[in-house]
Amino acid sequence: MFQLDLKSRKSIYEQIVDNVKELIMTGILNAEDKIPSVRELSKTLTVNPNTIQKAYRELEYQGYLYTVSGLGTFVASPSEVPIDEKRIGEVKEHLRESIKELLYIGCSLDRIRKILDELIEERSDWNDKGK
Amino acid sequence: MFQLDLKSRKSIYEQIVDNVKELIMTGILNAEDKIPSVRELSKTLTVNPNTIQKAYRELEYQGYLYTVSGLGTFVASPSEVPIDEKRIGEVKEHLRESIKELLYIGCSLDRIRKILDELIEERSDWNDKGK
Amino acid sequence: MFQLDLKSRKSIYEQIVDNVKELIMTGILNAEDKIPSVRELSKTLTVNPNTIQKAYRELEYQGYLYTVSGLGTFVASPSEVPIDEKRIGEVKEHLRESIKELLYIGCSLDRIRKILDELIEERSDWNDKGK
Amino acid sequence: MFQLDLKSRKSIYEQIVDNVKELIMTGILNAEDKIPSVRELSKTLTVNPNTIQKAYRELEYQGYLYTVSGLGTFVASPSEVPIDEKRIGEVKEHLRESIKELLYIGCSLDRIRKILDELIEERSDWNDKGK
DNA sequence: GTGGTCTAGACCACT
DNA sequence: GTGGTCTAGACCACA
Repeated sequence: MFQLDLKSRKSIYEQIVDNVKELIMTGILNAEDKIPSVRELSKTLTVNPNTIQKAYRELEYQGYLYTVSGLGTFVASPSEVPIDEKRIGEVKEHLRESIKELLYIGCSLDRIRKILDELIEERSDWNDKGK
Repeated sequence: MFQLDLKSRKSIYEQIVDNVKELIMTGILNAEDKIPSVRELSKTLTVNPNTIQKAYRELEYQGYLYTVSGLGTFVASPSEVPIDEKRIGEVKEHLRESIKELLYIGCSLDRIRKILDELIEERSDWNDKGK
Repeated sequence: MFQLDLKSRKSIYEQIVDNVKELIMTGILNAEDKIPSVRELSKTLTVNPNTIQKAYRELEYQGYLYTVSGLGTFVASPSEVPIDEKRIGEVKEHLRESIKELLYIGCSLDRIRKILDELIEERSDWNDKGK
Repeated sequence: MFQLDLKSRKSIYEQIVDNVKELIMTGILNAEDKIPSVRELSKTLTVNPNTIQKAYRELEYQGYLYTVSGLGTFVASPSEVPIDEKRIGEVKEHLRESIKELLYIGCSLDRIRKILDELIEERSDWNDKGK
């Protein structure tokens, strides 16, 4: 499914969250798919079940998964729920941090603008082609 | 000089590092400027001196500051901080991820554009005031 | 007969219990009506028979159903299920807590009134259709 | 601070969440107050620190607390953040459950309406008197 | 001292 | 089998 980087400063559960999110957003995992059970993934990644569960819980909170106790954990359908303004605020905060980071590194505001335009461009291309 | 946000998940020392970097990048602090002593800043921010010291050490290590024993801590010349293209690539990747996530949550591209413009605007306001 | 919501945190057997209770309370199922056999309901809901059986057992225990070996399971007479004033008090306390929480989150009393009206409306629609 | 009921079906961490929420909503704990550290509360309640942390985390997610790593956990100011629609949806679900419960018990819709009116009345009295 | 993460291993209810 | 909760005890970074 994916691999962990033990050297990373990211915590293990955070890596799992990001990886699963990635698999869902890229369409490798689809709505209603069953994902590996806590114990199963725990074995394949040789990570403690509690750590896996923590990651799954976080993903559930963020709306990517849902759980049926006794049956397993499944991929949720995207935004069947009204847009989550709180979550948007959180992601916006991430973006703000990254932009600050670019400034620290020494990027000019113009260069940052260019980078952001590029990224937006990427997605609109993607949308035009993909859908 | 700047303010800390205790509610942020960022650690205090990290916030100090980022804020000082920002003051330097935006030209509010210039090469050879003397910055407040550990004790002084510790008082104005009501933060443990050890925390300030840790931040200064980190800034020194990253090449933004230098210390002259008995005289104080000073801002280094910017030339000593070359632009790190690799790091830019990494941050760009973060930005890409966040944008992907906003799309997945259900934000339209237009709304994302608006959010990014807002964030850029924040920074240029800052710069205008600062200079 | 009714539908299950797998995404709910309620366990499946609990949902079945609640749904059957509801069908009885709203008069869709009447005293002495025969309800589907464990196997039958198991198929229509695509749920493990053990789960259905557990739900039926619980309903029997609470006095809503009774079983005649070899014939099937039937709805009990409502008189056998006296109103539990103590329980009403408990649920009222839950409602009070939830309302308090909505106020704390920042809902106006008017908005809360609207929400409650909506919920009541849901039930009376249900009853009108059912009877 | 409060006591746990080990006989309750509610899990320990859930009881802690509810109790702390109650202390905040009734104004016994006020914004910016420091609450007992994880280890401290762990000792006074003779409960594992992990369990306390889980409760605090949940409260943070719901917006009642915020955390400064290395300093402690504090009571957040109410709704300095835009109204959390997701959370409202969750509480609404609780209300829906309670209303269903009343139906199961045998309350008529009219009686339920009366109960809800009573509860709303309580709060508007409270608001008139209190503020 | 504070919170944050992780492990190992146990018990429970539900499917 | 599944997830959910809890304990005991360890290590880390930060203040």
